[in-house]
Amino acid sequence: MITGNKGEWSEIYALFKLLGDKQLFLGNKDIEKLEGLVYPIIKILRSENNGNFEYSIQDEIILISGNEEILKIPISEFKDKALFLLNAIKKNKERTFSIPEIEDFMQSINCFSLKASSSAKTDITIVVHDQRTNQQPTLGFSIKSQLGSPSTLLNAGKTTNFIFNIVGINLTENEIRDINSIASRSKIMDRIVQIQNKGGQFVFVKTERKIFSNNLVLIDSLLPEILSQIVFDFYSSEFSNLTDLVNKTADKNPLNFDIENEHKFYEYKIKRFLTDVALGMMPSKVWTGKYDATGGYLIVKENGDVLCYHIYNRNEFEDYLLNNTKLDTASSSRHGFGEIYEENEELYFKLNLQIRFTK
DNA sequence: CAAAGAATTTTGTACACTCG
DNA sequence: CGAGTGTACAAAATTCTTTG
Repeated sequence: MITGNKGEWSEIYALFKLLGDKQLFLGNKDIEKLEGLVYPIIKILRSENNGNFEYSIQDEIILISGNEEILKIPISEFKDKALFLLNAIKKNKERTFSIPEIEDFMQSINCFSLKASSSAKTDITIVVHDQRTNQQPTLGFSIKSQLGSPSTLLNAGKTTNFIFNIVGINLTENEIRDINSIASRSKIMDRIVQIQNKGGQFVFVKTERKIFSNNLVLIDSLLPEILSQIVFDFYSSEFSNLTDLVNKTADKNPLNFDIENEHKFYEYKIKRFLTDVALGMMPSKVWTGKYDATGGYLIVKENGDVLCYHIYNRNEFEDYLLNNTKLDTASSSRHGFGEIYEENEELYFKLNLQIRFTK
């Protein structure tokens, strides 16, 4: 019995759907088809735990090779199964579930597991034909499904805490305890307001972990500062979308860039950051700047369309990332942030960065 | 003492509950 | 309903333990 969650089933769905469509559509910043630009698919590569398999498209037939024999399956079969699978995924309510009706077909085309083997980072690799350049690039993708709940782009952890120094006031033990025990709906926000009301100001010191901050500096030497501004704004304003937060920060221009000629410093740097996160940067691992084999995302939309974003089309990819992400508040108890604490006679406060896709 | 395997901890993801 | 929050489950990483 093969079981998986919506995201995992979506990977198989994407494979079927793409083979059925025979072409790959590009997405724009609003997750709609970018008209007038499609890539005909030449073949799709998928690694299973018992080897790699190739699905190449020849007219109305899919040729499956990998082990000794070569299988031929009509395209229409993939179309049918894709449709069935989409409905099955959509109507399911369980956390993990199986779809027995589709298992025989999966076996017959050499799909034995849902997740492509864990050693391979790419979920799926596609060779397309690019009419503009007359080349046949091989593109790796990881698959993001909108059939389940929105996933995170950057996960929270102790690693993604930003440490602020509270200056301008000295709070008594009692005051600290009172503020830390604020337990309202938006407790982090309310604690910040309280501190500010008493005259405290927040000055960014550093990120909690050195590796994260060095990774950021590698991308852009001012990123820790810029992100600290954005994180602080998130916790002290009603904005959460990255676009809004970046615009707000750009207006305030806390780093005093020369904005006379309207250079979009903040937007550019944040896009860089998002791209690196999307393509392999992890807060807890030393980042070399080398993108992993997945050069982009395939998005499985609610209506079943599959759109692609790839570093190969950098501008669309960046716009998509900036326009479809927001900050959100992770569990403060789990990651240890949002409380005033004292160290060397000084007061500090941690805020956490987590980035999630909007839906 | 190194390699392999087992156990434990950490990190990543999905989702359900709650409250305005 | 949607944002905020905690938590369940899963995978990965790390540490500990055993064995040849």
